[in-house]
Amino acid sequence: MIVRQAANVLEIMEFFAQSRKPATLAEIADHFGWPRSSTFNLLATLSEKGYLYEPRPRAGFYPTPRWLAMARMISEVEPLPPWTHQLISDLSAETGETASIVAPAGVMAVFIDVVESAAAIRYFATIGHRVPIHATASGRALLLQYSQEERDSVYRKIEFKQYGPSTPISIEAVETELRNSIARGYCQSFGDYSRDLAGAAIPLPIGDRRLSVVVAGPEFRIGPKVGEVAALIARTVDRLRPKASA
Amino acid sequence: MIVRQAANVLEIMEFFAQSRKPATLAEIADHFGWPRSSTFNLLATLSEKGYLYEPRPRAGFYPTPRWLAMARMISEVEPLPPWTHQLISDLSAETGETASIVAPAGVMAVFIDVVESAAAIRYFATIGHRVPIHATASGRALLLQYSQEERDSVYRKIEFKQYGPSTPISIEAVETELRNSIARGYCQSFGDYSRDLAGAAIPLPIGDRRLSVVVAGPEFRIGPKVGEVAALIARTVDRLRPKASA
DNA sequence: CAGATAAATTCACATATATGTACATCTTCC
DNA sequence: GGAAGATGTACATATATGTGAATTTATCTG
Repeated sequence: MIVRQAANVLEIMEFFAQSRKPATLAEIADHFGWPRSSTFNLLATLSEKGYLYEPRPRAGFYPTPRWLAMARMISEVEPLPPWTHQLISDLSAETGETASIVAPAGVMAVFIDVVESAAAIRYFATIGHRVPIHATASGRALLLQYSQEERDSVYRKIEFKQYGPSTPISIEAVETELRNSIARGYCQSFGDYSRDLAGAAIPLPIGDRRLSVVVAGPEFRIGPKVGEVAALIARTVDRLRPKASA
Repeated sequence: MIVRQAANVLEIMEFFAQSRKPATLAEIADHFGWPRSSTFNLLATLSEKGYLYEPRPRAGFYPTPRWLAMARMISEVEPLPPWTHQLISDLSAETGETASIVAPAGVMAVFIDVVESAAAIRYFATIGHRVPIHATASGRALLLQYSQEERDSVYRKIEFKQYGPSTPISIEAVETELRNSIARGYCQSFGDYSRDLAGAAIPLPIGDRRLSVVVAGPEFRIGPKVGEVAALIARTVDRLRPKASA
């Protein structure tokens, strides 16, 4: 069950992150199609907790820097080592595609760092974006780091859906693809989850964290050169990863 | 009316900001005394939206960097000019007390930047902290920047409460104190709102934003030297504020 | 400076929602 | 290796909560 008002808080914050200017109660209510009275309650709650204020009289609400302060506290624990951002930054520059660092979240994989392609037609992904762990290159690069038992436990929770023609729709199909990936030396996906999207990924264990790097873009651009891209990812990791670490 | 689940989202985030490590459903439920099933729904919602993930198997949930990315977007609009942080940083260093930048939020004043005193006994305030606009030095330094009509409009919404012996409990009392502040050249408060707390503040208009700076600490330390402190604030503002700006 | 219009706020009630209970799954310790 | 305990998940139901309508407050317009 989705908790509506919890989701609404996130929606409001995303709204401000996009619009980047103060908004009045009426504007927010209209934007979301929420009743004014409900919007009033929500804004009052956020204000009362010190997360929203009125920068200038009658110009509406805007988030206080408290969000930033809180997010900093949270993220300064185990931040990703700086070379991982360099990694996806270099990969994106060299391939012209979107490159990301991905982490597990149950049956999903979450993007925890992203450098977007500059191309007009590109894979649009943001930090926090989630994809099924079994039906994506990045996700399978995570699964490769699991033990058989851990994978089985994940499989039991997966609802196998036919997202596209090549989506693996059984445990056996996923396991087979994993074996192929090992043989091949990297994970790949051609529209397994998102139409027209192709990607190459490899596991990226950091300390005891299981992450992966992925480069993804439109099938017609990536398709012919998945192998090259995968090799580039591997080389770039080799170059940037400090020799001491695992 | 307070929106419970909206507040809960904030509570969870604050919880993580404090504990700074992943937490399981059970831990979170126990910490807040929430039923497991409700906690489950909340965590599921936050996860689904890409704000929570499971860094490692069975080790529980932790916020994704999405919070940080969003907070950055939001806060990079009209950030406070760097000299304002320098300002409170210098003030805190020189006085040994807590110094803050404060903005209006209806009948309240919000702390939007804070440098805490290093002293063991100190004014403990964080970004996002809110205080009544009429019963604090910092708040009154904001009111001084309002027109008479704007002040009247604020007064109508204030619930006058006797927070301490010196709290102004009528419009007239507030207006008198404002007149005294003008004559004196700065705003002050001696336990008007928080027991044993004293502070000195002056208005700090930046562009069309109405802000104020305040230095606050225990009455016994600040009391004897409010004048000095206020003068120091004024001098420091003069020194740091770029000459061009208002 | 009215009178009109739009925005913000309040409140009582129907309903969407949080939770108690039951079940499944995983972990631990003997 | 197996049983007890802890943790995570599903669902029906009573109740806390969101909302439509009414009221108050602010803002525009001629």
